Amino acid sequence: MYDQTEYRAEILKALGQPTRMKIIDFLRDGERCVCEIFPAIGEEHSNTSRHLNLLLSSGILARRKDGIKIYYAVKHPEVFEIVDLATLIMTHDITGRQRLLKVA
Amino acid sequence: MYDQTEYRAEILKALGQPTRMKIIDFLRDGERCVCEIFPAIGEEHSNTSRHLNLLLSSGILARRKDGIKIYYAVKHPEVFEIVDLATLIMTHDITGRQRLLKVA
DNA sequence: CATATATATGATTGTATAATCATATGCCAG
DNA sequence: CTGGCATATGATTATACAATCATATATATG
Repeated sequence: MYDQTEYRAEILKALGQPTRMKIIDFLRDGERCVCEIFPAIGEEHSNTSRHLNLLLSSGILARRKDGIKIYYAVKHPEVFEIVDLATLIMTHDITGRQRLLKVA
Repeated sequence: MYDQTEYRAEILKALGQPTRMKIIDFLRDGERCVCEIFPAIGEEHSNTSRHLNLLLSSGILARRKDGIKIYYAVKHPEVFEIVDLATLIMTHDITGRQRLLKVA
């Protein structure tokens, strides 16, 4: 049994991990199959599969099967807004915290 | 050394924990001292202090000292937008996932 | 200076998480 | 039916995290 606070935290926690952040970034242009995702983000298929499953079960991704392939897509456009706001905070905060950033 | 992905993930991860979510909620109306925060969210002062420190060092909170008291405040208004978007996702997702929610 | 209040930190413990390797399942083609 | 590709999952390991209790520091006040 869940309360609101835990549920909201779960969503943000799901997004707050580098591998999953890369997945979300890669899914900006729409659904992709696992075989496209894991090479794109540079992770093992096994690890990628687990992170995809976590994002699925926290309600962030949708899953579609097509023959042998499984396609994942971001279910709520708000997810991209959240990620963009995090980017915004990062840029605002850089001067304040003097953090070194690799401009990837 | 940090890249953009890790930094953005760190911000969302910091927000994605129930105790810290409660802290952010409580700080909506502006800065509060630790002695107001921990009874309001129902956590030990010690635990609260640690979470405040984490939020501070991930760049989300600002800290101000006034005599014996330490006041914390949310530094970026985007933080509230993120939390609100998470709430929105939650409400959109309720019917889809049939999750039971205590309406706190 | 002694005491009380506010906050932070050390040490510990249990639990969760991420990554990896190996193996299993499902589905299509020949 | 066999082989190969796509995906998922079991087992393991190392690391990170949250919570708690006890203790330390700092500041204000009598």
